[in-house]
Amino acid sequence: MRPAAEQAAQSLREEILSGVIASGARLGEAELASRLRVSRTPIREALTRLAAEGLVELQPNRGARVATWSTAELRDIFELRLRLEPYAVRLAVPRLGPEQLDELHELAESMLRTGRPGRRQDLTPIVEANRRFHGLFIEAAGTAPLAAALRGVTHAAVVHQNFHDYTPEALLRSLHHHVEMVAAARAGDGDWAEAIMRAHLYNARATMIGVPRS
Amino acid sequence: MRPAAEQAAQSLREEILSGVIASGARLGEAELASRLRVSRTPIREALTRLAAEGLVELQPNRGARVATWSTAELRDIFELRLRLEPYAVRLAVPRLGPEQLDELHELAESMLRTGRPGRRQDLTPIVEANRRFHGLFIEAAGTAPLAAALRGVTHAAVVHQNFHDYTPEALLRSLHHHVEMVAAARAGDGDWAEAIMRAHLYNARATMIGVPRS
DNA sequence: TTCCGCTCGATTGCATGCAATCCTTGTCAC
DNA sequence: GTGACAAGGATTGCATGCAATCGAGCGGAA
Repeated sequence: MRPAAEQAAQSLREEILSGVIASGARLGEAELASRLRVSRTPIREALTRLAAEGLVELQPNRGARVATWSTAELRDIFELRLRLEPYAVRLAVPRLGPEQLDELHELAESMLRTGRPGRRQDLTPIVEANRRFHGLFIEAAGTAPLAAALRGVTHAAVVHQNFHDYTPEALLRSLHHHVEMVAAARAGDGDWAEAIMRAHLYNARATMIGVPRS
Repeated sequence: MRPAAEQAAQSLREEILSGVIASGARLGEAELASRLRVSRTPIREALTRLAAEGLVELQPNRGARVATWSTAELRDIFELRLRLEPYAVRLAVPRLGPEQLDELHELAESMLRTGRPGRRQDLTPIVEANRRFHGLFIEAAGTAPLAAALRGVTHAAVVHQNFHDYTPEALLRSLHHHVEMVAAARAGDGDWAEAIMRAHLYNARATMIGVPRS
């Protein structure tokens, strides 16, 4: 839809999610237009789309910035994610085909290899694989409304911090959760997969914002 | 944000949700522009915003239409709503102030008065009050991500059918649920409110799409 | 009669011009 | 020295022009 705008939105999304454009950075229309080789019109449309996804914030007459999230907002986001993503995994498990299971297995193993202590230099491959891993489950769940609801919410976690604040132990736990989730999926055990996803999210939340004591 | 575009989006939203523009109707840019007295640019922006909310569907080079939902999609939407809206109500109950409780009470009573059998001519006031009733709870829940996730999903139910397919019994049940929800909120009993909201949604789902037998 | 292809009107998509708004910075008064 | 204020530059918001695409309607061939 609206090819140039869609492509611009996709480019920006990638750059934001991969950290090329920092959180909170200003997004000037003219600069983006010249950089992406289109006019300001599709840029503006891309920005409104990304704003609707929650990836950028739009202020009237003051331009767009990459979204930022307070600790309170992150807490709300995790609360929502905890309600939706384990459910999505449970729906996904019986619908996963052999090739998807293989891809999930490969992703989990590669994250584990890359994330081993001692080689902690560049985490972007893990971030990317993790995004794909979670995205595969959400996509396989097969319900568009659920996917739409999860989109904004998973973006936040990706942008906010890309595993950089994980302690080595928390990171390892997280990577082993992926492996276990693949085992559960292979076994066709939706309850197991749902449970491990829930633990996975609690682990992530604890390392990102600590344990809410409310 | 982007005043003209925002205003255009709001106008269109109202017209779609109130049924002035029918589900599936075509939304030509030129026609909307002349009708709302702005140029096509803010119209286009409003359409992309509404598309992101799920209220309209955009096809490349083929314009926009008011969204429609298949039975399967409605089923998915209710599944999601069942996971989010009872939770929202539980969050909202301890945060409701006296004036909000009064407004909820007034809304519930007015719906009950209007919906009494024998005067079933025009249901739009009920639709409007119902929208406000649910919106108040969602707003009072106080978490933006949850509100955003629920927005698209509640829109669907409003647009799809505005109580017109309710049997008299189902409609009465629904209206009494509202009254009971106010009672639960007044009592400060989040569990009660959550439970009645869940029943409320099951009742709505049954009248809209029947009971899924999967 | 039916199906394929073509032309033309209508509509969308993108670029650009202009007006309005905001932010910066320099100046002046206190 | 500090604050308020005003002018200028820069940026966004909206309108409009033009090219590209779509689809309806017509004509011709099998």
